[in-house]
Amino acid sequence: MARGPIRVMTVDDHPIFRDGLAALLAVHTDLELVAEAEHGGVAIERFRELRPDVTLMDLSMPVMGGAEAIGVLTAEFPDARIIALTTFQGDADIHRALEAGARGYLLKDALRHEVVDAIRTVYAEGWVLPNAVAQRLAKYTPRVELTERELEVLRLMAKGLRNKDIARAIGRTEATAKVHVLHVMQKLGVNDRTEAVTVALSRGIIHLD
Amino acid sequence: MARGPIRVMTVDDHPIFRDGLAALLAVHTDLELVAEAEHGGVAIERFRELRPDVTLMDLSMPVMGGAEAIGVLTAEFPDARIIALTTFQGDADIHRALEAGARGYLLKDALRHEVVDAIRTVYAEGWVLPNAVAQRLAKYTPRVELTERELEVLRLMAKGLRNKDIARAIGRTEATAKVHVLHVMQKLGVNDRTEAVTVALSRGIIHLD
DNA sequence: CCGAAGATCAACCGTTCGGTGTATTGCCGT
DNA sequence: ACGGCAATACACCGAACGGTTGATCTTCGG
Repeated sequence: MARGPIRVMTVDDHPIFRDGLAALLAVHTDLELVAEAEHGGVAIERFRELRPDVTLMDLSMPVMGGAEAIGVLTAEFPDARIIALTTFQGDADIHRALEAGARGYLLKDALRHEVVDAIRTVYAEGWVLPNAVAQRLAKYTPRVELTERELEVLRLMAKGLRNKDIARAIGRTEATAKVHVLHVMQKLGVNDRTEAVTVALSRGIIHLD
Repeated sequence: MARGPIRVMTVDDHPIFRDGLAALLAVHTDLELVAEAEHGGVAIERFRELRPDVTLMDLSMPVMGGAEAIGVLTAEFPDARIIALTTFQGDADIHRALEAGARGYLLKDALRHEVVDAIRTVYAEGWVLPNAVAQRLAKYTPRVELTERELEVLRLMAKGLRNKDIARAIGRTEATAKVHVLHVMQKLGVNDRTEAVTVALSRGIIHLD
């Protein structure tokens, strides 16, 4: 096959981490860094201009999150090959990114060859998933599906609001708030609001600020 | 002054981030990367061997955390110039690192010149603190001091244990557990256990897992 | 059109929580 | 020797919580 190098874009809000990726790509002749972006918004612009073969997309970014950007890009370019990249706080991030259309998932503490292999594989075969992630994915497969309302209530729970205050915050009666709180706890499989919040945090369902 | 370049060591569990720092140091003739370490334990060994002028130390690492390593190093080498480096989840990390003897603090999303400037400044003047960090530091200066017992109870609270279960876990009566819980909430300035946990998490006083 | 699912509200129950007292023991620093 | 602080413990109270049952209303997809 007489084609050029794989054209790669990196998206991460940490300049130094982008430099690390750039250095990694530089030592491989079959990989070429064609664009960098510091958040999702810029990434979408760059993608439209340059159509990179593979995109490494951080999930935890300000301005526009990675999962959201992946959703926008795959909607506009269904064959976009995007690898989600994160520090691995949670699992909801994995699900969100993959559901949004990511073709693979890498942890930020991945070894250099793991990143290179992932880029090559996702370019050649269209997808890639490392063991650790696949295990997590299987482990938490009973994906928790919270409704928008329940998510809203969960975030208020995390701020320490009592049922009465949650009710006031969402403009409903305390009875309604209690039902939502109860549903959240049942769906997360816990017995009290505090554990509901910590479980939601550890699975990336909600975030602190 | 006719002396050689500033000898720098980087400590971070993310290989790619270390590469980014390496690339950054490479383009500055007055800076030289003399060692890398993937966690605190290795960092201590390398420091003893090579005595770097400045050390960039990540705080969130497995095996041996950054704050602990800083404590060990500054105890053994009181003039060690160590800059703490973190993604900035919390504020307790800042305090811990500085109390352990760190001479400065950098966020991981820092710009390249900020890192370079920090290295030069801490080498020349012995310390450095960026604005954002100084502000946080001032903001949360009323440092919360929890006792060991209270920390233990706080971690159990985060796991969603009820007072009764906390009492059983620490082998004391429920009355005692209640007192500890109450003290934790009072010291954190909150009105319920859930908020106590989220505040503690956001300030880095406790961590998930 | 009809069923499923989400959202809303109410009443009720036993348990837990937040908060305030008071009190004893032991340790540490002055 | 004394004061201060942490840890322990008990009693008491009103408020909040976890859980259940039952009900109405809307929305959305087949």
